[in-house]
Amino acid sequence: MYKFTEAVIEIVAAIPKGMVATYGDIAALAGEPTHARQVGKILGAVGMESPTPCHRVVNAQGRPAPHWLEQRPKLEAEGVAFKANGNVDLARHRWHPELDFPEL
DNA sequence: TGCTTGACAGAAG
DNA sequence: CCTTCTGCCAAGC
Repeated sequence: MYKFTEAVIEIVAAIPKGMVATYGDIAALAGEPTHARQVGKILGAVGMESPTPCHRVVNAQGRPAPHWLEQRPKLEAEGVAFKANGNVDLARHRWHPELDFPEL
């Protein structure tokens, strides 16, 4: 078990309501910029068993996970705006961790 | 030990 | 915009 997993859980849990973060960003914040794929795997495995708001995590294109159709409605319910192509408007909803954690 | 898979990222056609 | 390819790394068989 790598600390990476724990880090991902906490980071995702720290995403403010109405905001979203990308897998790559979370992986980078967890200390492993190249483990974006592991983030998805972790959320899929642990996300279901934890209070982790995994629906606030999208890919770098602002597009929700291809297998989880319920994610989009959840985000919209929190006030997240989607573009015509079905992607999240990252320009307005991308989470900026530095603002909440200047240490990072 | 080695191959396959996966909720990704980025570039290319 | 959509599909395909490569690079990445951990987990499962």
